[in-house]
Amino acid sequence: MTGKQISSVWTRDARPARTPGRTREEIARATLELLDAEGLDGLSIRKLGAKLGAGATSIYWYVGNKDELLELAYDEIWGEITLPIPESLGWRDTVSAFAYSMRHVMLRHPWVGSLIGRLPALGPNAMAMSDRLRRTFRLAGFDGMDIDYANATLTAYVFGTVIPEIAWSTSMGGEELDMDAMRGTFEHVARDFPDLLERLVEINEKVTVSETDRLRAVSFDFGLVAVLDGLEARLRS
Amino acid sequence: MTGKQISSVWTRDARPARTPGRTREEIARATLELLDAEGLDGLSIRKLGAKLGAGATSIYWYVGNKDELLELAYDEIWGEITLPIPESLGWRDTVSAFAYSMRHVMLRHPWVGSLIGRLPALGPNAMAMSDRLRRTFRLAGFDGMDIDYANATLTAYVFGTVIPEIAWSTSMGGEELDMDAMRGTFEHVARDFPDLLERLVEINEKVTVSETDRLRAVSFDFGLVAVLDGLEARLRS
DNA sequence: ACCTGAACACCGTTCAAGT
DNA sequence: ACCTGAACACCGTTCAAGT
Repeated sequence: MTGKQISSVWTRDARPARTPGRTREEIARATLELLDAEGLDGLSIRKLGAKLGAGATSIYWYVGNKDELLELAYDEIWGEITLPIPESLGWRDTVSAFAYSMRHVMLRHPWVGSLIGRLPALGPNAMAMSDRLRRTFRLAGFDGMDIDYANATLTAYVFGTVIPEIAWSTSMGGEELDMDAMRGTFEHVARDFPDLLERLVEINEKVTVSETDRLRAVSFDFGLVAVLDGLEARLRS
Repeated sequence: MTGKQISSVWTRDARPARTPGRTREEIARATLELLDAEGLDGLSIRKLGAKLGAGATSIYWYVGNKDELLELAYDEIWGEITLPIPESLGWRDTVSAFAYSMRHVMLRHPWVGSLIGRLPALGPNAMAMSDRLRRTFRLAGFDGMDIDYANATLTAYVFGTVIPEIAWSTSMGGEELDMDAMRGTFEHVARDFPDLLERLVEINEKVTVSETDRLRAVSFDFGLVAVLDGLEARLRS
């Protein structure tokens, strides 16, 4: 009587690649392209089959279900993040670069925002990144479980900042926002909180789209510095 | 020629409640119950209709589409978070209590993990919480935009920690995990990273489920203290 | 004002059957 | 070993029609 297993694509090796068949990489890339083009709702097994020039259900030969397919695409994301060599840059600059790169990659593939809360990150690219980040924090002077805590703190900050950013911009659905309508929305939803309303309107008013981006970048940096300062304080105690 | 609008339930008032009709609150509560009982995939407009003793599509009278329905349930979550009075507790203890409460509420309603990256938080409960948090940070001594940056940093940390926690535990799908299978999974996915593997196995080995919970709580606290220390450093500079 | 049922255009997944 | 098509049990959403 064995208990439950973790359900993940990565618990099994890919089926051995033979000439006529597809590979996991092909499928992962095609899935990623479909997601980038049409979003999470736009991805269906049938469309993916068509894109690969195959019958609708042939994907099930390679993958147990749709979530496993998404795991494949999710791990591609981790592969796009860059991390400098910690030995030459020092830990603060290294993890800062990681944080910026991760934010950038997430914004380029906004559908990840909906996956992070649903799928475990057990793919090879995620594992490799984990390992390198741990090495960086060890080099910084963290020890034992603190390595993992520091790692978790940094990643949490990035995820937690970017995920709502994504929700916000997809709910806008594009660039050409009607500023007046937006102001109206704020005045409606924050009508009982004059203080908050003032700030919302203020932010809304002075900004073109590119200024919003800059403001978000400033906010991201503010928090990142705070997180790194906090970690550094731990290091000294 | 007006531009795009934000699409959210909260941009419109609820239709005026008359005797035979339902209210947004009823619908929000029923949706929340269905989500708690069957998860995000278990919620369908038809099931919700049945639960309310109504025709399948009557919900569309109150709500534009399924995402708007989810916004209703999402805002209920914000209403469950408790925040002490900042004036009597001091800012650090106040925002700590907020962070713990938010984590707790999210773990009780794991489906929020998939919504935060998809829906804006514009509901009355979210707004009220925003306002109170801003007040707390102002009391702490933050000023101007720094109030919002500090607020964003804290919330980001909580979201970013809990969201992957949720993904992790739902991919386990329950309590009775086969430890050996889990070890096997780790040995498989982290086979190229001996260091990381060692840590994964170590964590897996020494822990019952309740110990995992304790470990997560320790990790959460480590990061939270770091974030608060980092914010406090900003305050002094 | 509020609700219904039928209908449309989709889904994910299973499975027997093909090569 | 790999792929197919048909079939099943669902979806979200629209809309004319009812009261």
